[in-house]
Amino acid sequence: MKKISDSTISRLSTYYRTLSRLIEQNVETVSSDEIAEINNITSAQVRKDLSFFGSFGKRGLGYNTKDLREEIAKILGLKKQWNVALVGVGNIGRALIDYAEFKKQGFIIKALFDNDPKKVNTEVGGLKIHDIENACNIVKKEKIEIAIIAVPAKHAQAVVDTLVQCGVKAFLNFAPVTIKVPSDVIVKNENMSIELEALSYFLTQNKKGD
Amino acid sequence: MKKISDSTISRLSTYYRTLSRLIEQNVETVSSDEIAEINNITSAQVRKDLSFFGSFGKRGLGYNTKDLREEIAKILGLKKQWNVALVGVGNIGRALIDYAEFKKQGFIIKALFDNDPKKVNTEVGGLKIHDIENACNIVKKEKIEIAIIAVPAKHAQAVVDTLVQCGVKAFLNFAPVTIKVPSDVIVKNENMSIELEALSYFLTQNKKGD
DNA sequence: AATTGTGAACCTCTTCACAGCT
DNA sequence: AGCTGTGAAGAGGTTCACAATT
Repeated sequence: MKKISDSTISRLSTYYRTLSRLIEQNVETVSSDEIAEINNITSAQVRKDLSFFGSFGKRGLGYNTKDLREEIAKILGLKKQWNVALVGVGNIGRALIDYAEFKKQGFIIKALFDNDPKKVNTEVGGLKIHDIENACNIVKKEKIEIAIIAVPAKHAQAVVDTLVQCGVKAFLNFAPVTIKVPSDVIVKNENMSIELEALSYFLTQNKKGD
Repeated sequence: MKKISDSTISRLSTYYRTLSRLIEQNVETVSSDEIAEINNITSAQVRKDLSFFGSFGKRGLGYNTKDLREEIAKILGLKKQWNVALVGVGNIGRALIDYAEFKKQGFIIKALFDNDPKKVNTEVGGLKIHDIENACNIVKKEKIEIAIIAVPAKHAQAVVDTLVQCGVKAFLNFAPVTIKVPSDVIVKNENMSIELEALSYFLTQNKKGD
């Protein structure tokens, strides 16, 4: 299959959410122009993104909101439940355990890991915290497919290495470091400092521009 | 000044962190090749990114880690303290209050806002939670320059509108919606569901490929 | 000998513009 | 008449490759 760009995939996610909202509002039909307007992009972009996967609209009419949402769910693989492990039960980790948005989209946190002996064997949100030592057993038992890495930067690579050994192929990394993985494994980064620093750059430039 | 791409700016952030780590390890000199290797990119990319802002290296030798880190700090505007407001003291918000990485980079949370009457006037992390109604007073008093939006999607646009009125020009948005702002205001999004859905897409494709 | 800084080539993503369908 | 789907053009970002420098 032709390689689809990351930007297209993340825009599909935003279309998905846009459609969910429209469906809630009982909107039955939507044009690429309207989807574009809601998300500050061009309608050509919306149509092109969708065209990589098929033709879901009706010329002259637009898209049926429910049908299109369903198609995007299929494309993104949201028709199944994903079993997720969370590694690092600190501030960020704890917040993610209760993050409703994840659950809504079918990402279910099934296992918690930490290396702090004080935390291991305690419970958070109804889930027991395991030692990362036992990772492979739990990964197998809970059929974990995705791991969220919320440990300090210096431990992130080791944690990922361990889980790659256990067969985990997808990681959402909150640690502010670049993680190396084999080519059949994917890492997506969520680095809040980078975005804040982009704001800092923007504000600094604007000041200079005056 | 010529427009620099977002990707270049976020790579500068990662170089900055790479250099910090090297300095901690008492490394004094580094080549574009080494920086590239650490971050899984090409050395030409590193040199090109830096070249937009000046020539900071010595041919044949590489870059002085401390000097280059200093230059990048200047470029990104990290030589000053940024006063930040956090709106929405829920799970995510609370985790961010204690997020050490922010403080380390000079982003100081100076004000908290929420609209829940039960939370208003209580304290978290030594900071009083204010009603968003009083935003402009507090923004002025605390010289707020950046706001982190950690409220539910349906309230995000209204909260941003309010703060734009108060003169805030930079937002880090955790709500899974596209926010509209005037052209002199910047919004950066931190949307964890989008990244998880990209993992879902990747895993789904791979399965099909078998 | 090693490594930077950079124009040119290349590649990828976005937008245009219009034929084709409803 | 209105809106999609898409090939072609355009814009933007990345990599190459090498002259310049230490």
